[in-house]
Amino acid sequence: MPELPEVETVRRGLLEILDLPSEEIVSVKKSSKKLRYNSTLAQLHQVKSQKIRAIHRKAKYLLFELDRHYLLSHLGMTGSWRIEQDKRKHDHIRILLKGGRVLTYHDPRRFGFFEVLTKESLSQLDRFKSLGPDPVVDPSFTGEYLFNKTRSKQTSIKSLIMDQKVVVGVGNIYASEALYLAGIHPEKPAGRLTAFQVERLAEAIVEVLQDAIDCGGTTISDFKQAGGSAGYFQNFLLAYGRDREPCCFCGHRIESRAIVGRNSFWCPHCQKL
DNA sequence: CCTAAGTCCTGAGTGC
DNA sequence: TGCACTCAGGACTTAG
Repeated sequence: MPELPEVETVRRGLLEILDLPSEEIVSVKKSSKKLRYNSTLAQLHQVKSQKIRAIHRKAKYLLFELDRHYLLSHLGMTGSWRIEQDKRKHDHIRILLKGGRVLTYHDPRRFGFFEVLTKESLSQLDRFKSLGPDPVVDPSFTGEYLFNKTRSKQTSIKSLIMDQKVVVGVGNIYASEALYLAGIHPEKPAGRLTAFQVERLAEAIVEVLQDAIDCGGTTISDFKQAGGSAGYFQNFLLAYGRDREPCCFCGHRIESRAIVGRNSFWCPHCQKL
């Protein structure tokens, strides 16, 4: 489930639980199952006795800043970080902390990953080079910026705003929500939107992501905050998951269909193609 | 049998 | 023919 608000929620939860900047790593252990990418045991060994100085979020990535390294974590579809004493099935990374607590990465589908990076390698990381602006952090994410990105694009606007090279943090849930708020059909070819429509969309993206952060994220099936509680933005979703329910603006029934492989929800009256 | 919060890779198609 | 680029679809995986 982790889109930008969920990753930010995990980050804030960890900041509350952990004693930064003096939380010391005793050792890092991994399960035998492979994540999407894998650090070697030697790399994991390198971070031993370093302290966790800060936790950053870059797009949907979590970045633990240590004394001499970074730990880069992506949550994939089902990843989560908890302070967890008991071992559970699908726990893949266990960071033992001085004092006995265990920072644990749990991920049933294993689409996420966990990597040890040197501080020097971070700036040259290909994964970060092509990322677009962050709607809740970067003032450069504006309607004008997004409008320029849509020009001469044939692809659907939903697909475009889920492209992390264009704008980071928007996944399948918040894409439907933002398009619904902006009154734009998800299949509308991006290049055919007006500047006014794209302005509304950029505003809707910022609003929906910020509101979801304020709610501690969206819990659909198994997302949990670092402290173990569920988010509650799912109670405020207006389009996603509301197939055949009445539109809260006009009362027409919400439609749903897969667009570019992902299920999408929209009001056929408010969001014309 | 179907579906699911995200990337990454491949291959088809287009235009220069 | 070939190169650069855009775009769609599949693969990865487990649980319900």
